[in-house]
Amino acid sequence: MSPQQILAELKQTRPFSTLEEAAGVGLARTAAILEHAFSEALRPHGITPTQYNVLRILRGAGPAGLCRNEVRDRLVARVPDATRLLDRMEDLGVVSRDRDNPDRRYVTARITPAGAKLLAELDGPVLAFNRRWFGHLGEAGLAKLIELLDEVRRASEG
Amino acid sequence: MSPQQILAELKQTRPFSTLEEAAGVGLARTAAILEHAFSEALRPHGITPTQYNVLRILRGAGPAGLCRNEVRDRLVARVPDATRLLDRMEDLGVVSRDRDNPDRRYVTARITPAGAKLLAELDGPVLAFNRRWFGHLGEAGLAKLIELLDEVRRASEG
DNA sequence: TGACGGTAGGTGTTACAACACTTACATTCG
DNA sequence: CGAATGTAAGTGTTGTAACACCTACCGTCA
Repeated sequence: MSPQQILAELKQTRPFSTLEEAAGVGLARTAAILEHAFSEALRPHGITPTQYNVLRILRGAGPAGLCRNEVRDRLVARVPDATRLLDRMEDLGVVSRDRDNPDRRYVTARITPAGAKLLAELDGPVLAFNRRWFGHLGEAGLAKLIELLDEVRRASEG
Repeated sequence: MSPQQILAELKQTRPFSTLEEAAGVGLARTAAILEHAFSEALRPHGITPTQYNVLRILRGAGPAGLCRNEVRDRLVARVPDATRLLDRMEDLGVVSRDRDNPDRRYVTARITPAGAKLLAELDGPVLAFNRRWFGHLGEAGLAKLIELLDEVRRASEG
């Protein structure tokens, strides 16, 4: 088989050996590995990464709380069913919900003391987790990574 | 409230405003957005990103095919139930399975002509997808992004 | 004031992910 | 040879993600 034929065959079976694809696959792989690792780290505490995300959002919102859609829109990963996500967290006792807004369509979600306690316990491990995975990139590497990821996300605007 | 108190409160409600955390959140956000967009792009064709990934793996493997665990291990995102993933793809007609290995524990999965046809139809759109999201980073930016992501994944070895 | 478009939230259903467990076959070694 | 160990695949079950649909409430304007 001639080199041209080999190249042609390679091209046929793997047509997209482009830098763009390598970046896409690398990004997906890295995110999947990290999410799995984070999920494992949270497992002993009985919550998922998404639930952790909700707790962080509600802690940031403070006593005023947030309505369902505000929580949903601030999540890192879009979920189409925030109602039952909050249902489960209410069952766990880490979130409370009240229809106490003048606009009676709104249901305000707040973090409970138990939720705040859980989150406080997780602060150390999460810090360690981030240090473990990202610490060795150094300040310059981290800044560059953050910048490049921002650029990728901005592609949707162009 | 004194500046010290404000700082203390900030520290209490948002203790981890570190570069590492920003990178982690940015990575998760970016990956979630891309996966959602890719999922939407594939939807008209009736397959999911994971199924697309399987088809690419099996096309790469050629006529020899691959056994279930080899497919599973090559997936971008780890799945704990490759059996039923392949079941569904067999139902779709894009994958075939045969216990034709001398070692009768192995079940060889192969891409079908219909699967190869579907994949060939997707090659253009996927190329366009990657160009759209990553093209504007330029060669240097892409190379840097790939390198930084590789470094993040290598953290698990340290 | 009461119909109407828009918005916030919830529900019903389906399919898939995740986890533990089981079966089938192969290999090793006493 | 045959028991033990290891590996490949599949199954049973539970919970959750995803999607479409429905209900309640608000603001507006004829």
